[in-house]
Amino acid sequence: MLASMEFKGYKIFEKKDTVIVEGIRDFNLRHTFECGQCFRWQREWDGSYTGVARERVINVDMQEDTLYIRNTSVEDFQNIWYNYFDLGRDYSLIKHQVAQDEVMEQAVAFGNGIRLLRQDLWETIISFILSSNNRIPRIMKIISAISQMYGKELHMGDTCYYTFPGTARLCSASVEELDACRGGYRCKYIVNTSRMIQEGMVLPEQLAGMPAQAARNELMKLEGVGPKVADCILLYSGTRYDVFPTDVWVKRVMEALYFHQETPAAEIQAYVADKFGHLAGFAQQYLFYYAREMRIGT
DNA sequence: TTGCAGGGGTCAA
DNA sequence: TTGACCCCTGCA
Repeated sequence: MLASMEFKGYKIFEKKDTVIVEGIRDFNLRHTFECGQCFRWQREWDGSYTGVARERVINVDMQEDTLYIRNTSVEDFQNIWYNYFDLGRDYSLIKHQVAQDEVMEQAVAFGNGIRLLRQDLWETIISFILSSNNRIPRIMKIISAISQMYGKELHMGDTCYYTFPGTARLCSASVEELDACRGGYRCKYIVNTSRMIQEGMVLPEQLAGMPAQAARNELMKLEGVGPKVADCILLYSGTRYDVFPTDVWVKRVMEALYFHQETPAAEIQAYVADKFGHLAGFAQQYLFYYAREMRIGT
C-alpha cells in the first residue's frame, strides 16, 4: 500500500521516480500535446508523451482519471507540473461557458480534454518566432536542434535530452552559427530578439501585469513578432487568456462557420472579444484544433 | 528521379 | 498592399 497525500483536491502517490495523481478531469494527452500549442512533446509507442520543460524531462501517461508522471518527484509536481498542466483550472466550467452555439459545442466536443499549458515565457517567445511561415514538424525539428546545440544535457533512462537554452546563451550565438538549426531567415530574428531581451529593451516579466493590447504591443517590439505570434506567446505562456491568435486556420473556420464570407482579421478579433471575452483564448484553442483536424475551409 | 507548387507570419519597400 | 524570406511536403 503506497502512502498517499492530498494536494489541492488531488490524491497523489509517489512510487520510485513516478508521481501518480488521481482525480484528474478534462485532460486528454493527445489533444493537449498535439493541438499546436507546444513543440517539445513526443508521443511514445505506448501512447504516453515525453517532453522537456522547465529544465526537466518527464514522461506522462493517463489511465482513466489517473495521471502518471515519470522521472519526477512530489516536490516538482507541487512546484512545477501542477501549474504547467494548469491543473488548478476547472475546464468543465470553461467548456460550458464557451460552448454557446452549435459550432462551439462541436469544437469543444472534438477537442475535449485540451488543456492550455503554462509554458516558459522565454521559450514560448522563441518557439513562436520560429512558427511564422512554418509547419509544426519543422518547428519541432528546429527547436530540438537549438536545444541540442545550446542546451544542457538531461537524462531519462538511457536517453539523452536537452533543455531549451536561456537568453544569455542564445544572444551570444551568431546568426551564422545558429543557421545550422535550419531556421532559415528566422535565425536572425532569434539572435536580435535575444539581445533585445538581454539588454532589457523588452521586459517579458512585466507582461503579466499589462492589459492585452499593451502586452501585445510590447512583444511586437521584438523582431519576428507580429500580431499573431504575440497572441500565441501570451496565450501559450499562460500570461493572458483574453487573446485570440488568428492564423489562417482560425480565419478559415471563423469565415466558414460564422461569417460565410472573407473577413478581415480585425473584424474577427472584435467579434470574438465581444463573444468570448476573457475566455477567448480557450475558445480559439478548441476552434483551431477542430479546424485543423477536420480541414475546415480547405 | 527531378522539378515545381503550396504552405505559412513578418518585414521592408 | 505586395513581394521576399526558407525549407519541407506532396504530387506530377
